[in-house]
Amino acid sequence: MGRIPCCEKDNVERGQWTPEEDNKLSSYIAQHGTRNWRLIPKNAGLQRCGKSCRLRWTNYLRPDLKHGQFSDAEEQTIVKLHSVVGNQWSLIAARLPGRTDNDVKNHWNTKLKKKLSGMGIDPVTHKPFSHLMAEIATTLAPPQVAHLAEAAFKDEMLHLLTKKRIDFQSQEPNAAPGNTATYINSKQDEKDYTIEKIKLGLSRAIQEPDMLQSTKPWDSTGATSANFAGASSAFPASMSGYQYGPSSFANEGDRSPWSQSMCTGSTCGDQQVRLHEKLEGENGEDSEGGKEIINGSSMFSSDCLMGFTI
DNA sequence: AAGGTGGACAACCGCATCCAT
DNA sequence: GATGGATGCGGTTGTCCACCT
Repeated sequence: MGRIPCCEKDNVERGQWTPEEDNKLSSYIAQHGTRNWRLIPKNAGLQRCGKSCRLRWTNYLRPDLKHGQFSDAEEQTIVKLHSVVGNQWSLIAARLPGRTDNDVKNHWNTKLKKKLSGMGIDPVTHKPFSHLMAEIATTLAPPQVAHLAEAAFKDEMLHLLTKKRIDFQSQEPNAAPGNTATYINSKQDEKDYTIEKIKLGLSRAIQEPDMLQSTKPWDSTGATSANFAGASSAFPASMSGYQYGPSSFANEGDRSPWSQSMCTGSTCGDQQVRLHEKLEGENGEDSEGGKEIINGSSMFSSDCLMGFTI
């Protein structure tokens, strides 16, 4: 026996909200509040599902919402919290006044994920790709590693390399401007060559454990990009120069707060504390109440949140 | 100028959880 | 404790728009 639908789908409008609908909803809520979303559209004279009204209000119409660009500070907060709690957008949004979980989620998916990838940081684990590859290499035979490496990195790296217009040929001693055609005959060849370069860099990173000597190569001492650069010697210098933060695009170096303690990854291993308890303790409110954060990426230590007030 | 492509954001969907009865 | 409606949440899809070819 399925649940009854939250509204009669035949009778409701869908898609973009019109200014008139926004007005109706806003003025109704201003007068009556947001109790019982199922009744709100009916009483407000809207041909909308109650759920749709709730979403429109919470994500767009609420007067306390901020609209517009995310600041650097907000982005840092998102990245830091994401490294601790993962995709728990409502938890992250709760730390960003005026931002909704939908805002945060969209911003992460469209901007921040790519930004981190572009800096050689895996947006899921918040560890450098080179470190992840080394971890994988310890469990797989070399042929498997090569295939995995290609599958995992091809799209992302190609995207990155294409965007940055990196000229591999200029780094080849024999690749004078005139003779690049000797081994790159077409765009497809160039793509394949790029993939080969990426695979070479990964396999070197895997085969040379020295590159990952540091016990915490991804720690906050600036080793993040440096290790990625070192561990991927075959990567173009322009790529290995990425910093972990907006500075990577603005050449601000380590002065940017983005470069400090943003790549938390394995530093979160010890002294694990449940974040929601902490958040709940301070806020005295938590929309999800007893929802537990139990997986590895959801745990954090004080180390992870260095310089960040929870 | 027209069509294609990708980014940004709004909105929807289905499941999980809460909570009153 | 069981039940069912209300609400919250995260993932996904749709749409608009700017830019590129």
